[in-house]
Amino acid sequence: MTPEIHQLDETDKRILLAMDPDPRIPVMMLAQILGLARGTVQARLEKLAASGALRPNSIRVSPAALGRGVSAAVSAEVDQSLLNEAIAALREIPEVLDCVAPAGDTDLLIRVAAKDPDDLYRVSEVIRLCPGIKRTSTSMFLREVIPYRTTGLLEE
Amino acid sequence: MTPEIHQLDETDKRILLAMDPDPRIPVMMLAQILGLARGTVQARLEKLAASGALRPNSIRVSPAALGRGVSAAVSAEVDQSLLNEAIAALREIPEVLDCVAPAGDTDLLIRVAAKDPDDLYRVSEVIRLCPGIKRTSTSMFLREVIPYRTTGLLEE
DNA sequence: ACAAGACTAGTCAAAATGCCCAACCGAACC
DNA sequence: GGTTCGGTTGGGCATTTTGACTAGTCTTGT
Repeated sequence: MTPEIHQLDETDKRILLAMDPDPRIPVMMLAQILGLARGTVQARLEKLAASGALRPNSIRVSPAALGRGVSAAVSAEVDQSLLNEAIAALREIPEVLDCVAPAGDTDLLIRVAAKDPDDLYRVSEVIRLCPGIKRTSTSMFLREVIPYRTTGLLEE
Repeated sequence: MTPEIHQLDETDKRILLAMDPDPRIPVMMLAQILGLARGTVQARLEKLAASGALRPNSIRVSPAALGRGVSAAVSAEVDQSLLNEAIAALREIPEVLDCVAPAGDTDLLIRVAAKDPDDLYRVSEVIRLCPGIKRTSTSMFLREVIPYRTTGLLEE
């Protein structure tokens, strides 16, 4: 069931926490901060990169820096027979940040980023026009209360 | 109103896209891939790091690699007079990945990661016990249809 | 007790970095 | 027209870092 994901151990987490402010920190500095041998850190980094435990770097880019200061959740009801087509179409929309399938009433929960409320309306229209999408309900985010993070889990 | 966020130009985006697979790629390699002078890329990288346009590196860590293969959305109704206390309490829960305040019926939309459905139940209990939280509704994600990304916006 | 794997501490040549420079370009301004 | 300004270029330079090794130590499971 679990797709064989390389679990990170204590050392991996310490390395990642030390790289949190800047992933481009030299390995030597990491090693001396963490009190490890350079070779050790180097080997860990290579394994980490190969393990698939890290998502692409581009997810670090704040949508706001890309001029998309308005984000929202779009919940969509989907014609089940067209689910794959709907997903494929959503994937082509750059403003779609991510999409999950929750248990419950809504079929797809889509997170989007737009330039402004007007642009958000446009994006929600584009989504509504995707094949298989029967109904959508958009709710804008008034505030990002806690920005996405994993530090808590890394520190545990 | 907009908190003075440094907007990325075309060159910034190209640099970020080239760093997508590995943020530790040497500056020299970046420069020759992009056909820019090394000094230019170096200057851009420094500005990018200082601009706040990039989120911490730790958000790249997949919760699954931390043993949290189950994620969910918890929508919470909050006693408005205790909103700040509720948020402060949520911030202390490591399993809380992020939290937004949507316009509409639910006051807070909380994304959480847990080890398994049982653990998810525990986490939702912890949330329910936060000060000011009146009612919660948890819906587990059956599938991550489109993983979080910003590549589309970077390429535009 | 043994083998396997991870860690250490050290070496080395090759490469990259940080930090200079003078020169160049285009846009904005007087 | 002329000028200043920010960003870029291509170059040099000393220093640091990297990648790829080594051999010895430590821990863990069998």
